[in-house]
Amino acid sequence: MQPNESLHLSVDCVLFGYDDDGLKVLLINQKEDTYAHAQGRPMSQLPGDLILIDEGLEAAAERVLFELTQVNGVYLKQFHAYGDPDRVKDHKDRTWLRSVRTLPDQRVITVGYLGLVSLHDHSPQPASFAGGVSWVDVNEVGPLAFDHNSILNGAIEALQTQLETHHISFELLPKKFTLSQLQDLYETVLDKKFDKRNFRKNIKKMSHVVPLDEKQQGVMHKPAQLFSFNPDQIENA
Amino acid sequence: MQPNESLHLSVDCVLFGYDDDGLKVLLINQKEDTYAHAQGRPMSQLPGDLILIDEGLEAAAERVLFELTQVNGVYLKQFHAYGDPDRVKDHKDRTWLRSVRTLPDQRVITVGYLGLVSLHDHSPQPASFAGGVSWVDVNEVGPLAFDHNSILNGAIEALQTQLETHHISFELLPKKFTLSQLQDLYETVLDKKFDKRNFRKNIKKMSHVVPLDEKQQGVMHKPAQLFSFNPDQIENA
DNA sequence: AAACTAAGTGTTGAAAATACACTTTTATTC
DNA sequence: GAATAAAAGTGTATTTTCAACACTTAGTTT
Repeated sequence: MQPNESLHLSVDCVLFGYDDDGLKVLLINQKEDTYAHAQGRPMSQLPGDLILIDEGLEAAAERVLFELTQVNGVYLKQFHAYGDPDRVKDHKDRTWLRSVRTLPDQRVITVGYLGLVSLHDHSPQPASFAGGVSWVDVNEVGPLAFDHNSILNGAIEALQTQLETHHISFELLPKKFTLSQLQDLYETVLDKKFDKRNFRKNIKKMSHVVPLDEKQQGVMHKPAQLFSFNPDQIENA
Repeated sequence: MQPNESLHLSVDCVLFGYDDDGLKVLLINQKEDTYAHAQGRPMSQLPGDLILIDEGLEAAAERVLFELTQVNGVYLKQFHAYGDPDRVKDHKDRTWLRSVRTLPDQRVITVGYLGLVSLHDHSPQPASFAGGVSWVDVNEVGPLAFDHNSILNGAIEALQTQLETHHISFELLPKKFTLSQLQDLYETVLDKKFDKRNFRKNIKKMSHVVPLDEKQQGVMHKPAQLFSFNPDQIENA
């Protein structure tokens, strides 16, 4: 039984952002000039990096997300660890790794963290050394570096089950929201339709969704009542 | 941004075994003579060890479980990664680590795997270098080494949710079983009681639980019909 | 043959989920 | 300022699921 002599551990963050236009995931673009090779353009990938030697996993996820995208103070939750020995060995990924890692050939196990924000509340900024950050609709994500497409799929599944079992929808919405926005969120994430009246009946049973004395403004139709979440009275599911 | 220079990764297996006597977890006892120090007796712990440098996580879990307990070919599923920087730094654990590791002071992140067996089908045997293996009722587990009590609790939670959402009960039962055994299993794992008639109504809706042309034998009461699982027709939940 | 033990079986009422269509309020246009 | 457009908001009837509940049956033991 020989020990793992040198093996690296990273965190990858799947940050979901939501607005009326749909569910987005935050990707970073590998910088062009780190990719001075023949075939193909730089790829997109999830924000992730190696953890520090004395850093907890969740702290690492927070730090890495902040360093790469300037996004801060968001809901983050571990969902799965990915450890295929060859997950960073694909030819397409090695050129990039050589440009950013001191030991580009080392095996890397990664722990996936799922993050949630309302798109209105955060404006990600790329780190100086990254090529750029962008919100991409989850249905329009192309091929990503490494095994990041699998990681993204794992995160989507985790998001769907958590939306149904825990009360996390408010992490994806602005502080004040309408019931139609809430319904659209559920329909988008779970990819199914709900009946408006039945949906509202269910919401009214949830004591942590509270109506405000305030209405939508500047819309060219009947303005909707605004609601907010009261996190103090989230009943356990 | 400094890389993690030397950091270790392990897997820990929480192997649940079930029989009419309840739900057990397989623990290994640290060998007495590796523990030649003053305060206290050797502790129990979950079977776990470092992964090899070119080994997948699930393969590592299978190998480690087999090496430490001779248990083989069982359902194993990842449930959580534990990465507190101090999780192997407690005084009570360091003496033992010094006796078995070449680098006892290294930080170790571990990935928890949950395993399920029917107690009748497997007879764990300790590895030569282990102190012994034993099935311990999940309600009678004392203090374990490292953070293994948290890991065990995480595994119990994962087992409970999976029992309700996926069809995994057959992993814990013998190939032929009675409906009372199945109900006892649900009651034990979920720690609540079910009504016999309602429970059986629900089971009869599950096409993958199939009655056999066979009855229980050697019991001093009305013999129960035996059932088995047909894994081919597990409808998706 | 009597006693013991767990297996096996149906019905009823309550609660939850589903299906379904029109009226209201505001902003815009003519 | 009347007509139009656009999404908000609201109730009921039906079906399905869940929950509560007690006696009879088959085999073993004494």
